[in-house]
Amino acid sequence: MEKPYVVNEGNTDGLPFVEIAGVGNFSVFKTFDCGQCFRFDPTAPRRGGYAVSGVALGRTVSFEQTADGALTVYGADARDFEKIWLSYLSLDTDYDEIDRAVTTALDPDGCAVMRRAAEAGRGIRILRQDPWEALCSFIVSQNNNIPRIKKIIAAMCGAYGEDTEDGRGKAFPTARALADAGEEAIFALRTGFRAKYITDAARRVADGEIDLAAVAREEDFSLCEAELMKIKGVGPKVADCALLFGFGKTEAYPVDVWMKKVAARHFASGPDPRLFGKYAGIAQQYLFYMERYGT
DNA sequence: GGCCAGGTGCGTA
DNA sequence: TACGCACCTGGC
Repeated sequence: MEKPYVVNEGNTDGLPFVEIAGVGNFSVFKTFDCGQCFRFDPTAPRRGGYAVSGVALGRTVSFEQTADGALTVYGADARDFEKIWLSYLSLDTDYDEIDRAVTTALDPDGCAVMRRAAEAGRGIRILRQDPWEALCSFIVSQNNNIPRIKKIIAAMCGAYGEDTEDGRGKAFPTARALADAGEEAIFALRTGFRAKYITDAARRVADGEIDLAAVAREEDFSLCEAELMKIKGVGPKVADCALLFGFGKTEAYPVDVWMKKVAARHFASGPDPRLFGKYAGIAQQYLFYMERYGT
């Protein structure tokens, strides 16, 4: 795999940017469209192509990609890219190798369904999001649709998030901030019946009753799940999404209605996620993307 | 106006 | 253990 590297950095209207070369098997569109994060929206690209802007890891940032695949990150210099965004975007991981593993995991000769899924989802990278943000966001996601999930999270950030460093946006609120706000205030953000779940999670995390950093370090995946599922409103789906998108646990395999459709339509039984091993979550994203967004 | 949305907790067999 | 159902809300 060719490692992404900075070819140019500069400044436009006081906004720093970096241009990156060597980014293959990466799609900004698919990565931010596949439902793994809720704080980015499409914006007008500065140089054509496709762009998203949002807040992650407490910073405002835009990712822009032209048709030839070239990536520009706005709101970052070369150092920020190497220290923060390279890892956040999982560009330090060899997805060509993962794709090969995923397409042959179920059948050494290659599984037709997995080949199709890997093709449909090609370019998706599992983001390395903040653990608390991922956990809280997927609690909000239950029995909910993406536009409203985004709306609720934006309201939470607006009300309880700190300003980002450049003052252009709001960071995701800390667990402490949400715990202190209290259930009534969280309910007032139109979170509905999830208000008590969010509050329960915030309180346990803020009090250190649940140590998210320890969960991230824990090697035994079922222990990670069990720990998160101590929180009211966190079942297997929410726990697996949080672990996959916020804790770097790529063996997590969240099963939702779409994955049930995939299983029913394309597999006589299973697929057994254990066969994908450490890459189950990436296989899941490919299958999900194929079923949810077609092709 | 009823149904649904990337689930979960709880009550009932 | 294994179902079935309610659940806040906004959009169609």
